[in-house]
Amino acid sequence: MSEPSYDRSRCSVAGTLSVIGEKWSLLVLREAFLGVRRFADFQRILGAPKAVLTDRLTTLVAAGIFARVPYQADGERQRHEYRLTDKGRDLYPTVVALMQWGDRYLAEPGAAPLALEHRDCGAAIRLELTCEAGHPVAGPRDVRPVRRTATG
Amino acid sequence: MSEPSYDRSRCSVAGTLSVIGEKWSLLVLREAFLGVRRFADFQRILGAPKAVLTDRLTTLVAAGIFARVPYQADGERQRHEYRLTDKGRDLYPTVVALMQWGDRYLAEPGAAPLALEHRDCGAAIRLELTCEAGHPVAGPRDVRPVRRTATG
DNA sequence: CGATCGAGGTTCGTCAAGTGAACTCAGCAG
DNA sequence: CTGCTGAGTTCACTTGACGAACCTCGATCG
Repeated sequence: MSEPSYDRSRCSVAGTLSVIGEKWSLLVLREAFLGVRRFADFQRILGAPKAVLTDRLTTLVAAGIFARVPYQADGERQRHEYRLTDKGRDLYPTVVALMQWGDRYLAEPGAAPLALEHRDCGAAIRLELTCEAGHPVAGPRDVRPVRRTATG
Repeated sequence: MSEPSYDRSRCSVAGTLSVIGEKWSLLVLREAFLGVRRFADFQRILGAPKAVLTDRLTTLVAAGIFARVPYQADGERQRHEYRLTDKGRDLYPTVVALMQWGDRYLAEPGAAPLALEHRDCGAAIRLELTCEAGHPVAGPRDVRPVRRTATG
């Protein structure tokens, strides 16, 4: 439960980073998108220290990205699992963006262990930048940032 | 010049985070996408400690995301500026993803100070998840991750 | 009933990283 | 040469990450 000082310059990037910008947060999300829900599984797969994991999960629950849902497995005691909320699920493009860049630029032998396929048609998933008129947007050069003065 | 231990589980998300996952890195990139190139400007706008900024820029240059280009302004001494490479420019979707999420979920009064418009047509920029067959992909539910065993 | 086990944490000492202030260094103006 | 400024380094301090050990609660065993 920490509040890092990303918040200088009130921008949405900084805001988002103050929620998920800490170490492990995005890796926790990555695993969550792969279906992981239980503390022990996050811990085992990521190898993150329990204390950090506890803190990250608590933060993410507080931020409404995960919901802490009780569940009960066959004759076991009640536990709780961490399930993505819609808000959390909307971070999927962020994780995909990171993955895509890594696949392109960090693909060393033995890397690129994960491909994403469209469940319906099997084609590869891609993240694309477009404008609402449907034109393709190649990169920052095609974009004009418009600073809106907060008149509120 | 640090090598944080993101690298557990050789995945592209972890790899990318080991390059740009540290504090300030993505904010530096955000400013770079807005046209900032000089050390002093990054420092003034972000308010990051100089030491950290030096380290982040050095790391990003070493990673091939920025190029350190000498330049000379009118009667001033030669300095160098940090220019995005293609590799760096390809991180644009990542920053847009963070921004888009923040705009949607953290839009408190006084926030959302930055809109992105397509330079040609003025329409808003959006990041979309699709498959290569052109179908829209709503979220992780529509995606099947395929773990490819690294066969050497 | 009491002892044991294991998931899900918490606590703690240590060590790395982030932070801001002060200092350094390299040209250029005068 | 002296002062000024952008760029960066050094330093003392604080915060956060780390890993190991410990705690807690419910199910099971004896």
